[in-house]
Amino acid sequence: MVEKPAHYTPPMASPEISPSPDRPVVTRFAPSPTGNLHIGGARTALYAWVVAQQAKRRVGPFKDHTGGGRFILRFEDTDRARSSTASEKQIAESMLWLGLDWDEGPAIEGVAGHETTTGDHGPYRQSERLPLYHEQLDRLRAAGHVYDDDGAVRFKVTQDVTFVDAVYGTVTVKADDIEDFVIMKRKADGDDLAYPTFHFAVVVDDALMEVTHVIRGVEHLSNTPKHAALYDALGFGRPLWCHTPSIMNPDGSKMSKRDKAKAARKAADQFGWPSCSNVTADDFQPRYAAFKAKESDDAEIASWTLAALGQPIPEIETLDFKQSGYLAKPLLNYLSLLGWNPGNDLERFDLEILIETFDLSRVNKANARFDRDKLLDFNRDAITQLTIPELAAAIDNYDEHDGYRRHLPADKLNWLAEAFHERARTLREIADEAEEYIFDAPARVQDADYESKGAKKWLTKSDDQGLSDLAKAYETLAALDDDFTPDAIETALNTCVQENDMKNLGSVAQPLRMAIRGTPVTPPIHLVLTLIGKGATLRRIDACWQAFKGKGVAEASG
RNA sequence: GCCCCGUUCGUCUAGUGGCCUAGGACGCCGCCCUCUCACGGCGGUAACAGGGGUUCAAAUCCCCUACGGGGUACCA
Repeated sequence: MVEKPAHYTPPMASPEISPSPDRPVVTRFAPSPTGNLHIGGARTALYAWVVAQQAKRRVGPFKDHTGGGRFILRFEDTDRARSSTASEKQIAESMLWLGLDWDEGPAIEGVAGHETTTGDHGPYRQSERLPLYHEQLDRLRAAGHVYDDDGAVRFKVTQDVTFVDAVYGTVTVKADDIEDFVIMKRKADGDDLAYPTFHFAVVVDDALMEVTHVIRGVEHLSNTPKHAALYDALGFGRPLWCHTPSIMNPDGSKMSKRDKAKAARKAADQFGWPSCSNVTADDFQPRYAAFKAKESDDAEIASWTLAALGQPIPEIETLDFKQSGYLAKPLLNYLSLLGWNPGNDLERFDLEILIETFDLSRVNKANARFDRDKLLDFNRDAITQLTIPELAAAIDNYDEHDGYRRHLPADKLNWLAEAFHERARTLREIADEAEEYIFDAPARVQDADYESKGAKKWLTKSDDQGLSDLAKAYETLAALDDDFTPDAIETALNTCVQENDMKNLGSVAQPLRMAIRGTPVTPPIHLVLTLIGKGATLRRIDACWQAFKGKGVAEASG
């Protein structure tokens, strides 16, 4: 180990977050662009983003901090074979959807607001920083810290390493347990400069970008001694490391993109591989073939396959959650709680409160399993918190469901929102139900089928009691002229119940539900009828009678 | 194999030696509300991985075992 140069800054090595108050707190998110944004990566990005916000606003653990804060997005694309710009774009879009914007980052084509480089610590892509790594390599070489090995360059580990992690505390690893690791890969044909390995690039970048808090997944904890040794050898002040636990599947296995491939193959075993003859994307066919041959676990192909088979796509990547109809706010809320908590019973909160209460030193050590039921409840609650116009806008912007949007009449959006406001757990549930029985009136009449248990209870029991009540409802609704609003329908139906001495509103509502949907479960009946419209409502009631009585209601009563 | 890290209700977790006959949330069950479902209200079910220590006192500290995660790549 060399003498530390004069410009060495003492490490901010303390379990407490106490960087010098007048220096900017710099955090970063540094994904490798080899896929979309994994949900675990999203949580790591969230924590890093939050810390920078705290420093900027001087709140939470940073209330006395005057140096400001920065959040950097950097792409670690030293694995050239697997990195892609498409992936960079998707990661950036995922982060922006979540609301995690960055202060410094690379130019990303097609991403609004980030089409040019921002910040003066760039470039922000490792593939564009090659000269920088070589500069630092020269310094290490001059100080005798490295040696050549078969075209690659290895770093010589000479002493035990102790470092401090904000979550895991002090960790010591013996020199014997750290091999002399490669920091510069062998130069590939056609390259002017050799590429650094992750270990070297991450240290040089974080140091040069003046990153103070390295927040990343635990999988890097075992690599950290190498990084600490590199910081020391380069004479850079060590950052505060903060390793966050992994997010696991409910069964305890690691949540990974491969889960989508697994689900797709399982579905294909059951239903057969879907035909892709009408998919026009240039590279689709070969990718699909490779996937079928198990030569790749292409997440996009897996999603396509599942969608084509009408099977649910396991949400693994951030955009999967968007597609499944989750809102960014509850997703972030739930994510923040996977491995951290404010120390009290508070669970439902927004980003503002997160920024005020978050504390890296309260991050947990154990891995957490992802509980979809709980997320669903967070999402349901968040939908409830929206105003009707806000929900209507969210429904209108939810573009993951083509069929439903085709039939969605703009003037009925608010009623649709009201109907599902307190019952939908996701935007997709709204879309699915709307498509199933609300906005496809003609099809519903033709393929009318009725759940047998419900039909017995609400239509045919007691000598067709339900069907005759349904006929009364038909007359009532038919008399409504064009004033087919929820209020008018509710009033008319209540009057109908009273005048005919029925038990309660359920006497007509349940048979109506059977006629409309084929099951006795829908949102409040008056809203559903308004959404469907008078004509379609009457046609479906008639079709219901036709199905059970062999004749229409009008015919019977007329 | 070796090294590092972890282990509280089914799940996420509170708990930093006495406040713990272990608290909250999701799920589940029951009741109430109710035009169905859902919401809401009330109640219930359920956990300190196991074994040794230390201490007047341990979920909390130490050791061992088991189990889980990660690293051990010219992947990140």
